[in-house]
Amino acid sequence: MSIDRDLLLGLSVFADLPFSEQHALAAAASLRSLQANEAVFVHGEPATDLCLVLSGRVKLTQSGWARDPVILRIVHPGEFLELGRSLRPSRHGATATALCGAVLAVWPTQVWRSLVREMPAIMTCLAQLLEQELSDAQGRFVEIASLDVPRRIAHALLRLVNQAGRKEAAGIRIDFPLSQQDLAALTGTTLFTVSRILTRWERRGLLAGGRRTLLVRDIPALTNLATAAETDRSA
Amino acid sequence: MSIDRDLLLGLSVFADLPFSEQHALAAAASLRSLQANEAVFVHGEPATDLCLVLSGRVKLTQSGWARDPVILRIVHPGEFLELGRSLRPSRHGATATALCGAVLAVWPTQVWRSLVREMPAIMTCLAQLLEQELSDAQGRFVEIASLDVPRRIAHALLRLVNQAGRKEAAGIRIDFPLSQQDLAALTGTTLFTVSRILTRWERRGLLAGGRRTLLVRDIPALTNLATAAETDRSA
DNA sequence: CGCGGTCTTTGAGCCAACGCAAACGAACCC
DNA sequence: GGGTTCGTTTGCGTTGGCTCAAAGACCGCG
Repeated sequence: MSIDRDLLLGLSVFADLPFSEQHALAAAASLRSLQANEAVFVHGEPATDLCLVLSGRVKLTQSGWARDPVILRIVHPGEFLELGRSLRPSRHGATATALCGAVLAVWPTQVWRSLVREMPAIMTCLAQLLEQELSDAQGRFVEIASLDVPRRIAHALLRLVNQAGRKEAAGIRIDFPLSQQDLAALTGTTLFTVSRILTRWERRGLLAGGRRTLLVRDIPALTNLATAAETDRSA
Repeated sequence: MSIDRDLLLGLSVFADLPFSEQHALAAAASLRSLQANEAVFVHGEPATDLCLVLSGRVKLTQSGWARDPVILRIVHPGEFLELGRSLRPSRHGATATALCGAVLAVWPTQVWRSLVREMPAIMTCLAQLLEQELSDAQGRFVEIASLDVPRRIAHALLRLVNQAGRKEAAGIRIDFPLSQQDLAALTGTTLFTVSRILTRWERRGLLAGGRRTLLVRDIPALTNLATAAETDRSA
């Protein structure tokens, strides 16, 4: 139980809170380990727990009305899963699946709500997190609504580099396994289109990809592709 | 000043709050009237005020990196404009423009923040509003990522009917002026495509449209179009 | 080491949606 | 009442991205 306390206390999420409250939160949490592809919860089931990712990555997907599932967002260490659903009793709005081995901090929503009630400062903190999620979602909405596929992918890659980039000799590695299928679901495209675009960029030396693996080698060029007014149609 | 108090007190946004707090909020608000096409604020400028729509409609747009602006959402009476940006000093993430004559309740963010600090119950209320906005945004993201244009438009229309539908003899009227350009910006499409689809549906008697005007005549059929597995390709 | 499953690549064909251009029509203003 | 503006319609040509099919690479496992 002291493990998660240590982990929790390092997180920027709670940085604004007084120590006593940080400890109270940490004390109330339990841990849950996930293996790759394990589901945390499924769309539609009651939200009985609030989860915070401590390590690993979790994807939030929604199957919508048709077609293959869409990835709403990838949740990185230090971020909550469906924080909003913890405020009042409700059902999950998406399915959460671990992309790789992961560890979560878990609070029963009942407990969580009473903690928040006792320590109102937390609520301010949470509202700001929600606001961040919201503007993030809006940003991605604008992207998908106004950019063509290559630019959407470029943006997605850059975001991943910021959130999960690990420096290496040859470039910056995306630090968790991500299939092209996933990348497609993240950008509202098909697996095939993603593959074509990635191999094109690979040939140009922008990046190197393997099985569920990505290494970005030329960030400026990628940024340029993401921002450029005209779509680059060269081979 | 008693005008906005009356207006504010009827809003469901504040229904959970004690009367005294409702009155305190109402007392601190001032009013602002807008004419059609008037801008409330512009993307990037500092968020000095928090606005609540009392009557009329306001669109939130973001011009993004390219192409014509995207409509993030249409704000109806009883809803806030960029509520999240009022929590801490920040800049607006979108441009707000009145679609028709409108009246807003306005709080300087300074004042608003001190009100919230004094009455922590409000914060819970706000967090829930943010959560609603968030799941709404996610829903629209899934839509645009996984549905073809006709279905996206059908969904948008149904949402508008729910939020701004006024019953009439011939059907349900969308109760504010909305151009096909706007509808395109709302669904991530072009003006032309929207026009073609609407005229097709018009011929089938699903709806009737005029200059910035929409009358939905057959909701079940529209719902069907929105949900159906196969795209309907008939004339 | 060989097998099966998963992930990726590539080709060929097609169609929904886009871009542009131009005409049309309704509302508004002098 | 006539002109101007703004919104809508329609045609036509183009194409980006999807679909389907099939082969290829890589991994883990027994």
